[in-house]
Amino acid sequence: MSAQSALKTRHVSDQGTRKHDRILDAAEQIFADSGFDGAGMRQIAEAADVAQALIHYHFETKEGLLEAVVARRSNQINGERGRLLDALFEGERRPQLEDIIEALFRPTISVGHRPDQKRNSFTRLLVSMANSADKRSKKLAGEYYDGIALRFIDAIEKIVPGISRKDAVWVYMFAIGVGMSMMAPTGRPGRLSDGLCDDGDIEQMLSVIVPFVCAGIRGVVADATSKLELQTKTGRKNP
Amino acid sequence: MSAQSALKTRHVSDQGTRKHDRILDAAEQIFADSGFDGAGMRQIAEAADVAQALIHYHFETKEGLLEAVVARRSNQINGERGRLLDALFEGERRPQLEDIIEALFRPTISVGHRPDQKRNSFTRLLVSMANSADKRSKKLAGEYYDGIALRFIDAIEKIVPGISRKDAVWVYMFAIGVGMSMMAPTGRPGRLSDGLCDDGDIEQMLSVIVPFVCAGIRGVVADATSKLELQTKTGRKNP
DNA sequence: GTCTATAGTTCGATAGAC
DNA sequence: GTCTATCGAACTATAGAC
Repeated sequence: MSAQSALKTRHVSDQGTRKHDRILDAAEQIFADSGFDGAGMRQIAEAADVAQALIHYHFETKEGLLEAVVARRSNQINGERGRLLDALFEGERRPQLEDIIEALFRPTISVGHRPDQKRNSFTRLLVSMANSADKRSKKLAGEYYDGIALRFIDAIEKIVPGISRKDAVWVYMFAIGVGMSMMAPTGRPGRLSDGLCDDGDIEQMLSVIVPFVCAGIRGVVADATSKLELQTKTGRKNP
Repeated sequence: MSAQSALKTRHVSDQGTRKHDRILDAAEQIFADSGFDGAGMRQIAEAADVAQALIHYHFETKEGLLEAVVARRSNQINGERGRLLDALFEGERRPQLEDIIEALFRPTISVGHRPDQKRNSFTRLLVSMANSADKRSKKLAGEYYDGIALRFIDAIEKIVPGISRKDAVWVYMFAIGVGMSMMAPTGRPGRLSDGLCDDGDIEQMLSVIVPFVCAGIRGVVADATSKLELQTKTGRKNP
């Protein structure tokens, strides 16, 4: 784009694209703070310092704006996740479960991270959408996250000996649930621990979350195996 | 209150209380479906079959209505959680970690459960509020859930040998995070597993979640212990 | 691409009768 | 306690000039 702005006559989209992106930035933050329904187009326009009508020119509707916000970061994040996963499996050594869980969580918090915030806005937006039951959130979750989710489920199935497909899906869901508790900077851990826990410190959280999730996964397998053995011994088919 | 309705002349609040509760029921469901900002007072009034003004008479503002909705069920749920926790510790035998985690989760899904729904409305409302960063949700979470949370953290600390206070708080937060993934009936597990997993089947979910969380907790302790030993051996104070 | 101005709707809340 | 009627503000979206 600096090549284009070198031609003085064509000032195509230097100013223009900046406004387009300013809108996305403002929307990301305000959607994250207030949720979809709580956010106002006027408010977003003011934060982006553009006319309200310009948002509709670029994104048509409020819903279109949300989708653009989600698409932009999701593609960054899930691209990075995919690359990390590929890298883990391309060597001759089998990756550890810990590496896979780390690859699951880290890109979400590192992509677009600004050190002046506890958490990037998009992370907070993701959390507020993730557990929503409305159709809008469901559609976006399916569209942008199901693909990569299946890749991680496959990876878990491949790396964890004896895990069933069903349990692999369950533990993936639980891992995401744990991740959510990390990504929403509610301040609650600090409050409940009299300051011992700091949910602004991502590295501290990751160093506890990864062992928790990995042990949880292995524990589910151990539990299923022991139940299966018990079943076989007693000869019952269904407990 | 049945003592009062026995006096025939005072018909204080039999019809009246029914409308009051119809409003709470309708609000609970609509808040759960649409979130606070997505829900409309008109919509709630219509669902409860009362005039919109009556809601303001009973609860003043929309925010007051939300608080009343939360207060009603939270007191039921956390009362039941407290009783289960007490019962576990009053015998001479020490409870298992599994019992504590079960006491943590089950009341939330069983209180107010109607068999015709996948999940009761309040559970869904809780999920949508739990990870919200807005002040309203923070205030309610602190007011109605911090007390019982501390009791569960204490219980974990007492039952799990070698766990630090800090880790006890972290794993409590993670457990809640996992619980959220169970309580929001998004349909995603079914989609990702081609129907193997059914997030409408609470018992199936609980039978995987409890081992996951308990193993996760024990894994965090094992990890912390091994790091501590490594530290002591190499003589470093901070890694 | 970007703006101003505004149409048309819906919102939360209140006044006042019964 | 419960209703009808309505106020004023905020909302999303669009028309049309530049």
